[in-house]
Amino acid sequence: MNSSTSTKERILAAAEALFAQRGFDGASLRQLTASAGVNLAAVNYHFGSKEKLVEQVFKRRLDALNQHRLAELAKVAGKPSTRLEDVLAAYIRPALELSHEGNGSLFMRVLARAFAEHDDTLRQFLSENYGHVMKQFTAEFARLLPQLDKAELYWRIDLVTGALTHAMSGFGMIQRKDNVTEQQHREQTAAHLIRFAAAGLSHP
Amino acid sequence: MNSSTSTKERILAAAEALFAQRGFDGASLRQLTASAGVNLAAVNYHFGSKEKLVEQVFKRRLDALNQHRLAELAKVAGKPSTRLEDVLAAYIRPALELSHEGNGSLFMRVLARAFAEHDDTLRQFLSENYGHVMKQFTAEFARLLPQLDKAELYWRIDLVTGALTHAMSGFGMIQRKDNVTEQQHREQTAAHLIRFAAAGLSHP
DNA sequence: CGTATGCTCAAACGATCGTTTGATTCCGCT
DNA sequence: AGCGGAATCAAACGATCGTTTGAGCATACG
Repeated sequence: MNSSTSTKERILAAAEALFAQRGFDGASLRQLTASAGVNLAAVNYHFGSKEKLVEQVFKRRLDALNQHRLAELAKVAGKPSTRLEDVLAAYIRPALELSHEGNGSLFMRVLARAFAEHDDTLRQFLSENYGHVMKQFTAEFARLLPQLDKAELYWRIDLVTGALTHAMSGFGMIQRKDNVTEQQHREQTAAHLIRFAAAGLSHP
Repeated sequence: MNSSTSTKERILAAAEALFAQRGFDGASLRQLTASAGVNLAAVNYHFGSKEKLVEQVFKRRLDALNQHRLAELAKVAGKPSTRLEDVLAAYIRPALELSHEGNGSLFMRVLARAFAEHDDTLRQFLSENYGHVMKQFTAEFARLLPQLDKAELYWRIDLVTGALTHAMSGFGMIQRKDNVTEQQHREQTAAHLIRFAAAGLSHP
């Protein structure tokens, strides 16, 4: 039918949407390939297995997120005029904006699922992809919060990540109102998160 | 074999453990009943279906958590001497302590999974069980934070819940060190969370 | 033109799932 | 002791899963 997009990309797009709705185990390859308009065997032909497909769905989005985060961090890292909120914005905004581009809003739910489902395999995969990013952000946070020792800083960054993950997954009480555009809602979320995190990070 | 505990309770205990490890879809009734030492048909006989079993696993723990939370809140609610940290402790400590009693530590992972997997069904279930609890806590937070309007307060409570959920699920960077007992680690987590949340809630 | 290569397709494979069945055992009660 | 409902059991049911197969189609190259 529509061959303007390749079979591989159609599978990836459909997989992202279906994984978000039904979960990794809940989404069958038959639903997935039907939704993508491709043959059932195409997944195993192009990706090798369902599990490899899951990894590719993650890698595609996480690479973009990491690059975006590091680019924003590079703009402010090390500068004397940089405020804590600037680093938090580099950490938070790309994550929230990922929910806005293309089918990205679904990916955030996929990511929330992933943390819970794939116990060690995917967690190690995420750690490998995020490790150096967290290291750079931690170093910059440490520069701006010299009064905190390492252990204390780790604790607080972890709690910020928790609040961010919660906000990204869209599971909280806060729901977007009908009279607010998705972009406005994302901006509100980012603003609240940054102020909340700044207060939690820098409190005495 | 061991009939000191009933078949129903053995199923519930095994289900909690297995759901935490493999997820709701990943854990099969055959694994579950084998682990519990009961017949395969016992689940459908005593609970009606696998889905009903899932609900019971949640209800058992959530009822206890809600009662515990409300009891702690009642000790401080409305009193002039009550500080923000006291209400936060009533909100946070029972949740973290749930990870300590019996097989409760596994339940936190079950809960984290549940948020991601059961899209609307379980979310509605949790909302029904948690609704009145959240209402009471929100009212007390509003009393101690009169400078915040309702919308702002909802945002901040939501972010606190995110940090709490993250900490409970044990998915963060922070891992318990070997020279720290589980109880000490829980106390550290609670202390960090309360201070972090208090700063995030009450910042100007 | 013939052939090689990359891709798609319908169909089937074996495995595993949740659930149901019908017989059998257990246990309290008259 | 004997009846009757509750509980347990082995076995099977139909459905669905991820994966594999082998034939068919397309396009590019000699």
